[in-house]
Amino acid sequence: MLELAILGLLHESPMHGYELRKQLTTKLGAFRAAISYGSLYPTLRRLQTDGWISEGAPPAGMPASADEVPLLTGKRGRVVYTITAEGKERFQELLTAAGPETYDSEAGFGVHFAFFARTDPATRLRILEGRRRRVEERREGMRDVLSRAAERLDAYTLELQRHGLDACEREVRWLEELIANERNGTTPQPPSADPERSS
Amino acid sequence: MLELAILGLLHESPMHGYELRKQLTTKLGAFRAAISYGSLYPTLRRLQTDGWISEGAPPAGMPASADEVPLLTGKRGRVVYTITAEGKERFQELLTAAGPETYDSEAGFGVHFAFFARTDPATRLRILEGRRRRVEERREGMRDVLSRAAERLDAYTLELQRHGLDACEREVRWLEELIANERNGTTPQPPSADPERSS
DNA sequence: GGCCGATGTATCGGTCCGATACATCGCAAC
DNA sequence: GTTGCGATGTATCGGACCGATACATCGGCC
Repeated sequence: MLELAILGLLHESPMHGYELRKQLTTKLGAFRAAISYGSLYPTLRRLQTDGWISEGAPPAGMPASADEVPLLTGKRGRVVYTITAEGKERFQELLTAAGPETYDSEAGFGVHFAFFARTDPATRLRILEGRRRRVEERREGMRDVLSRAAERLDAYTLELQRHGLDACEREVRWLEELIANERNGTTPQPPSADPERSS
Repeated sequence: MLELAILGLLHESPMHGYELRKQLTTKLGAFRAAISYGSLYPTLRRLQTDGWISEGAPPAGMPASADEVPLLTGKRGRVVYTITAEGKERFQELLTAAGPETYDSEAGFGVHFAFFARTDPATRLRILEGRRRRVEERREGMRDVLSRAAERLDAYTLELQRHGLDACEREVRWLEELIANERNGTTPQPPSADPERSS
């Protein structure tokens, strides 16, 4: 999950950890709160040993000190991570292999959705429908509670269920709209200059 | 978090693990998905060693009614957990000591809210206002993204931000209503049992 | 008799979080 | 000038929680 998010961001441009976290927070802020360094740095290391990312600047002419640890000033400096060719493949693989874990968690869905512009239409539809199914299940659960056991709950619990039910209904409607758009081919149009077409 | 939830449920009545999970899932289903046994059972064991809960039927000299889960016939049977007196104190303590972690996570807030009927009014207000502040912060973050960086984002990311913003605005309005009710003393009336004196 | 789904307890590996520590840099107050 | 302070930046540790899995019992239902 974090792996997908990191690869996706580094796919756009190389970055160091701090910046990565900021982008992660704003880009995924709608569905998850913030990424902790306690997950970020270990994951970065793992991605590095797996060969998906590498330390240092991209092929754009590296400076002289490209030796052991080419930290920009010789002191403990910022470490820039760049995605590798294998990493890009891995990213596409993760994007397409969207299993149930994609629908189950808010965060999982949010991350995948955030990269929908780089996901193929069939996978987009699959994810949206899977997500809708999950949310509908949650919605039904809450409806049952409200209709069958309402008298056994205190007012606050009831209110919590009502609020949750409302949120679920809204999300289902939102998903329904997105699904309709996908089927129409009315994919939300990127602003203007996005040469990314189906290759 | 799980600790509070478990103590709260066992405060209502003794239960075994499976039932506990079901109740947890429906009662807190609005804000978190489902509790895993991989967290539930270890936590139960911890609560037991801490002395907050105990294994077996409640201490009230209940005669061994035939109904009383005597399935422990040498085989592996169901284990009923009962909250202890210390556990009840601990529960109240956790209820009142609602720090920032209470507002930060959906789950944390959901659990505290679910037990609002047993929380004193001052703490209720504090939690609701803390939560509102958090959600407002998230909302402002998303507004900034939408107003300042909209042109640099693809249509899907934009849509995600819009949806998130909408959800935040709704939650803030919901919280505002609840806060107003609290201040009015218009606390949602519990069914019939023992309502607080309406001042 | 055999199968199956609901009930029930339990563990393991792994992901992610929250707190914490520490170092650098620019900038403003004094 | 130097002192302090907030933003930037890297890093680790313990712990909470999850998902998968295993295994056992029970009540039907064919």
